[in-house]
Amino acid sequence: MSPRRSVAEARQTRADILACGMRLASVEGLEGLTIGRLAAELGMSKSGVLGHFGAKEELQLAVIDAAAEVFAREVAEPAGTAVPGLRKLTALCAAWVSYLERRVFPGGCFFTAAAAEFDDRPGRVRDTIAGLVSVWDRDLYRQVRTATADGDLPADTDADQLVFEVSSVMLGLNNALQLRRDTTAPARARRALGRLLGTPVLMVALLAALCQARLRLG
Amino acid sequence: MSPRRSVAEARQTRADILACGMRLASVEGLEGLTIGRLAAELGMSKSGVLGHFGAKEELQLAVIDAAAEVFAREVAEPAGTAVPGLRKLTALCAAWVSYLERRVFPGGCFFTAAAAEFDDRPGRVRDTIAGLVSVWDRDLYRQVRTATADGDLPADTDADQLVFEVSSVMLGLNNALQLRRDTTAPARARRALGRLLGTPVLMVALLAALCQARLRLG
DNA sequence: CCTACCGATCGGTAGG
DNA sequence: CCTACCGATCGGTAGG
Repeated sequence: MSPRRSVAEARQTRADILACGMRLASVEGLEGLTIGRLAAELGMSKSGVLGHFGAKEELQLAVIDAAAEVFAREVAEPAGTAVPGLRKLTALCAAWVSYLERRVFPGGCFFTAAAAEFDDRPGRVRDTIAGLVSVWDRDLYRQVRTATADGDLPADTDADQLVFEVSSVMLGLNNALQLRRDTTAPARARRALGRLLGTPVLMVALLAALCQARLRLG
Repeated sequence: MSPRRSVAEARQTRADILACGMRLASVEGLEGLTIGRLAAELGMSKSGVLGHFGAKEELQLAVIDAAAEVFAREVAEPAGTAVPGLRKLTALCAAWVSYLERRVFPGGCFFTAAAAEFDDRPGRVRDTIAGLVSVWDRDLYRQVRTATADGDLPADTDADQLVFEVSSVMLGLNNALQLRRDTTAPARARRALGRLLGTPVLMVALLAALCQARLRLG
């Protein structure tokens, strides 16, 4: 309420702005995330919001960072305990499907939307999104290579090809959920992934259920 | 130059606006397609542009319609001569990959971008996009069913599943081309599609090349 | 973190 | 199809 606040209070305000910003941006886009709308939703003044970031682009980058932390918590972390290789690859895919199915962001996958919006606009926003996506792709790639070395995937597996196909399924799932509101899509995605990874569909579904349960409990 | 123009001139102006609007919207999005920017690019006044449509939403719908005609010309028409069933399905996929590879729209697939932008915003724009996508999906579905009845696809083929996976590959290809500027992606997409349709990769690539040649000639 | 501004641009209208 | 407007909103700044 007062102009002078403690460091802890300011940090909390910043976290509130980012939480609201992620929700807004996932629905309206990173450009549609305007300072005025954010301020109205938070009951703050525009300059109060902007003061935490200095400029809109910095706000956008901070929101992207916050969304990346959410994605890491929802996908990488649940799969973090799995053994590297096919097990971890399968766990990552299951957690990813679950993240999309549960609509962690109201507008669907934050990064798919952000990538589609900024893939034609050079700049720091585009570079940051592309960088994050490539880090996640590289992690998938590593697991595929390990699984191949372990003999859990065919020896002639083209790792880049498999990563491309797995990513495509995730994009297809997000699209079907968001545009067509197709609730059968998660099952289709699991089936497609099960075939790509040579894993029985039931195992993928089971792993997804386990991930959800773990998130609910812990 | 003058306020009074013939009907033919007015129609040409409208076509010019739509052509420019498709380019702009594929890069900046359907919301970033502003009347002022369009007017500046065309050397017209804002009210001169708006007069052809009445309101921004009508302009957006007209641009979507124009883009749908382009898509039909680029994908459905080249595959129009193929025999229904697996042949036509393969031809549709090949033309679709070619349409993405040639970057018919500077911002990548017009409808993937539009769907990602509007999938959370209820209204006529969203409904129109979803309707067009579902028409194209239904065409794919029909070809899969025919191919299955012909014995060109396994008898237990789940048509909805196959359409989901084919669409996913297209989304993956668009994403790889636009965000990662990955020029190897069309080959990966053809390979994935070849496996999904049980068609040798070379045949898909060949059909794509034929489609391109036909477009250049005719 | 606020009030009080700024110039620019938005979609749209009036009138010719 | 133009000029000349309108109120609303944009990102951002000054000053406290």
